[in-house]
Amino acid sequence: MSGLRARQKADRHRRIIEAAAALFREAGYEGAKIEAIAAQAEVSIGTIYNYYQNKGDILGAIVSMEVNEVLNAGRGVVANPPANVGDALDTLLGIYIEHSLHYLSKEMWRQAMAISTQMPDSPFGQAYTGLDRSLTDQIRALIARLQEIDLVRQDIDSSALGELIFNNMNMMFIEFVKRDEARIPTLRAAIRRQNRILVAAIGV
Amino acid sequence: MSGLRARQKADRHRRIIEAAAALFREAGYEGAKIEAIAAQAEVSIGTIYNYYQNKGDILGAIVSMEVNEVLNAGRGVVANPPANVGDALDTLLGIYIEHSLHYLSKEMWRQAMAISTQMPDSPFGQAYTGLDRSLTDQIRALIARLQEIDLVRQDIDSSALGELIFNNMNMMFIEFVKRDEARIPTLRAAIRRQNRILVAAIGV
DNA sequence: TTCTAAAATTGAGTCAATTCTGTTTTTATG
DNA sequence: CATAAAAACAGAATTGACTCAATTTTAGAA
Repeated sequence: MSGLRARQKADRHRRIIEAAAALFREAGYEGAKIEAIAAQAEVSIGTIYNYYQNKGDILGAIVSMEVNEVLNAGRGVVANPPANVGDALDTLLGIYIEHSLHYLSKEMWRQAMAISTQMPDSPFGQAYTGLDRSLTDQIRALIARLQEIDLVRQDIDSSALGELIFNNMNMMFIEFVKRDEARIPTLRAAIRRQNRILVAAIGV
Repeated sequence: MSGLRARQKADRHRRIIEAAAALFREAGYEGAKIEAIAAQAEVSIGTIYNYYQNKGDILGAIVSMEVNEVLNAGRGVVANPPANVGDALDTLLGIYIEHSLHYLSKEMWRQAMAISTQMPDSPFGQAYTGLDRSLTDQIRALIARLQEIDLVRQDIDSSALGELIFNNMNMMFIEFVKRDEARIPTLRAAIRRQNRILVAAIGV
């Protein structure tokens, strides 16, 4: 039986995350004061810091949920990719990008990215690096899969290529969240244009 | 004649930057308190905020100097590139990377990058985006130059390719500054490995 | 049921960036 | 040279993230 203490703990975790997510959306990351999050979650300031090391870690928990959903959605594409290289890449990266603003606003992404480079050794910093790595690995897996079914040349270094594709997408995504007026279709088109060079180079 | 006011202004600018650069190096960005920078520069706290909107902008001024030096050094390579594509790229990107830790520590880079994504519309945020763009344009110029001398196929989209190469290098550089133990030669080798795929694809 | 150690909560206090409001210095004008 | 407007300066006050010592709650042994 899950003791009272464990249940209360889980409940408080949930309340803090929900309060923070709501306030981050409403007021932005900086605008959401810890005091307000505490009040809305009906805990004290001290308790929040008992659960999360700092404000960034709260945002980190939300980012992790979002990225894990995306990774999950990506698995289907890797298992069963479209029958040409360009479409396969576009489909997988498309899933990443289309999902990206589901729970997180651009401002929240900006903060999350900033924190992850600012404090790479904090719990969230490490988690974020891990998420990037998982996405890279998924792209690598797609390339390897395409090699298996002979859509990509066998002599291609799939590991290096996967990282190259991820890095380019990620950098484009960073620029995308930095500009509020940037739009998803434009971003996808730009990434496709760059990947076209690769697609031409690696097809059998 | 440059009035007294203008001269004092330039002098104070210089003193603030010098004090900040020294303290950032000694104590790190967070460790360098504004109060200490003000004391060392022999101005008041208020004056610092009269010259720079926030602490990040002071760091920004230092980063700009560094990147501008790098851009300058890069011009020579674009004007007179090595006679094969792989070496040409390696030489230009090598200059960027080897220069990168001249004035700035990894910790300063982390802070600078973080601020530029966190506040893309602040003076420094915009300047940083501009610097990234200048570097991208320089890589594009190199590709175009290589096309002129027939080392790169004419049908390659040099603009998209230049951006792709920059994005990949930049992302690798971000990961590099996030890990204190990462070394420059390893970074350069990883980038070369990725670019090899491209080099094979675009050569005549 | 009662008691005690461990775990968790609380919120007033600390610290440092940034803002704000008078004061001083510089410049331009008669 | 006197003076008023403009610009720059100073540092006390504000603000908000985070800490820590005191208090409360829970688990489980007697």
